[in-house]
Amino acid sequence: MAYSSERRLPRLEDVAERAGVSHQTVSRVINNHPNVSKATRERVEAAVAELGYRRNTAARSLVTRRSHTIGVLASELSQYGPANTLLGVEQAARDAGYFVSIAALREVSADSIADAARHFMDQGVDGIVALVPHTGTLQALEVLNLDVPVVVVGSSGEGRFSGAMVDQKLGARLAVAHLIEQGHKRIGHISGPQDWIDAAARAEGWREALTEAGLADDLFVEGDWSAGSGYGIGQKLAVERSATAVFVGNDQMALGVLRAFGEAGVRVPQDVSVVGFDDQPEAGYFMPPLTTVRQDFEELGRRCMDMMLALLEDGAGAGTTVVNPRMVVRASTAPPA
Amino acid sequence: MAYSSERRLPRLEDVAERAGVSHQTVSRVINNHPNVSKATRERVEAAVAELGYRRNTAARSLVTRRSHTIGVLASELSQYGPANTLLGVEQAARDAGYFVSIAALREVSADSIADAARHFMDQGVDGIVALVPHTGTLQALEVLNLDVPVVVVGSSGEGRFSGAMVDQKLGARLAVAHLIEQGHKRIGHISGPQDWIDAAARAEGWREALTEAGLADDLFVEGDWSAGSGYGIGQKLAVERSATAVFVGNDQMALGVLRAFGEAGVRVPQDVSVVGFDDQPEAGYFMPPLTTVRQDFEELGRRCMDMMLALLEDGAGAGTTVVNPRMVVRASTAPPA
DNA sequence: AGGTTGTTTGTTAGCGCTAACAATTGAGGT
DNA sequence: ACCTCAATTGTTAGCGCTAACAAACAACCT
Repeated sequence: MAYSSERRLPRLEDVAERAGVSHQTVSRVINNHPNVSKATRERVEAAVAELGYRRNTAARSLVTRRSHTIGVLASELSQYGPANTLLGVEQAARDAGYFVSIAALREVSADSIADAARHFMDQGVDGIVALVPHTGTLQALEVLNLDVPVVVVGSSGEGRFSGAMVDQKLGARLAVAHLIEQGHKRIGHISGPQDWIDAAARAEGWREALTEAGLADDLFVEGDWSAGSGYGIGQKLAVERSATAVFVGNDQMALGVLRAFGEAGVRVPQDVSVVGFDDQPEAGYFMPPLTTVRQDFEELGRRCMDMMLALLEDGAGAGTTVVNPRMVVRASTAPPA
Repeated sequence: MAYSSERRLPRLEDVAERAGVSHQTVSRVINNHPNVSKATRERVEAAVAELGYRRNTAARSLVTRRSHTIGVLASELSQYGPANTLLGVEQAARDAGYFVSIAALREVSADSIADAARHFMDQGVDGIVALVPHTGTLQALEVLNLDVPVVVVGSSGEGRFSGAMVDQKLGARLAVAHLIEQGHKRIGHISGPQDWIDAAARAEGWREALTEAGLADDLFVEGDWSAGSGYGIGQKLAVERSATAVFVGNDQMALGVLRAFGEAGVRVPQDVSVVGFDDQPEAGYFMPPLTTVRQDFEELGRRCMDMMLALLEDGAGAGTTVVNPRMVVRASTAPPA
């Protein structure tokens, strides 16, 4: 076979011989131990460079019981949010010298979560980042009694695990506040599936903001995040015309709503204002350009990894980190007629 | 610290003792070696289950020199296509008992590719799947002289490496054929950046199809894949009105074009037909719903992993696998006025 | 019975590394 | 000169596993 390495890779021993020291000294240099004289360190480093030595991770893991690998357990990786969160995790991990392994859930259930977690334990990961934005994820993980640290994205960190989240409730309140400021009184909400943590939090934020302003919170419909569901719901709303503004749970559903309104002759924003959530890159090119709530997913991912590193290396306890969303006002909102 | 496992995990030796056999016999059972009697096998399996034994990957890797890990080197992971390809790779990998490690490129360059590849070599991956759809990726990888198999997505597999690709040229020809069938004579193309393999292939397919039909291929503009660039180019096209149909390099740019046309009062499809590429989930909810070319990214990912497994386990040589795209006709195309 | 298979099990060594301890060196104080 | 202490280097063992070989055992033939 073409790839079975004919030439053996150099080991510590080889480097040691070349540098005229013991293999342990080489190990010290590699691992930046303090008590190595400058002269030796340089000699060893030269030998490392000459031989092109790279340390063997398997051997190291075997003895240290650390794989320097983080498992990211994710569903919906093809979506903008999770994909970017993963990117943030990967960036922070690689910068810190960690490897990132992934397991994608084909369907979200306690079983599939358990499968993926077992997969990671077999691999010997040092920690797990759960990027599964469903209620129930926490419980599904807790019963497994994993003995590695876990950071749950979207969790507010009540349980045994650490959490990292974007403040969804705040995001929803910002959206509603923006609409109220413009003078809207009848503000509806098209939410994501309520078994998603974020969907529930956004709905709650919407409800709270309305209640506090003394407005009714009866215009509520649940969608499934897809543009298709937004379209279907939008068609109904176009007929009813009960709200002057709609806060939609994500940009994709908002796209569907926009199309339904467009087809029905409901003008946005003259007749109805629409606010989305996420600010995916296309949102500025919808018709009309979408006012929405931006979440910094990459930052979220980086924070996850920071928490993980704290758990792993500083022995910190579980905690939570919160990223704030912000409004991006475009052309899909305006004062009511 | 909370997670340093107090209780030692069971090893082969522990299972062996419990089952009353040697550790090697347990190893044989674990690895499905043929010559183990049914009685022993059952006894061992019982012991494994009772102790909750899981094999130590590091130890195994150390001696076999196989990590059972595949590295996916990717850029643009937040895009629909690459993200779904990754999903396909992950699925096929996990089913085959492999782990998937990722390295995302923050910026595409020979250096960053080399960095990521080194990262994977440090980890000891068994193979690398390169999901970096730029021309130049192949060369950047080739000079590294990696001694693991590499599968390059988007490559037609000329070099030392295996390739897996969607037939982009075919996709472009399908799109153009569809427009020609409808009677269009002036068919423009908004392409992706020409240093992307796929963008170049789609442009070439467009050109070939036009030439074969005896039509002019002079209406060509290069975008950057983003909705914004599509918007900018769309604005110009709306003024010029040189083409009756535009084949756009991806759905996102098509979204921008649609908006530019909408704002300029150019009706789609009555005045100009628009075809996209990718068929991302939102394409059916654009205004109007977009006719586009569908690529099965997950299938592509699965095929990558299949090739990798063939290279790894059957000692097969480098090869190529091609996935065919297909037309999805919606409302953005119609015969010219 | 004795030899010749093949099947099943056990024994040994070592993959490449780090932790723990032991040994050596040099500086500084008496 | 001697002792003490710290800094630097070396030696040894073992992480948990599989490959290679060796041993034991049964079955089947002359």
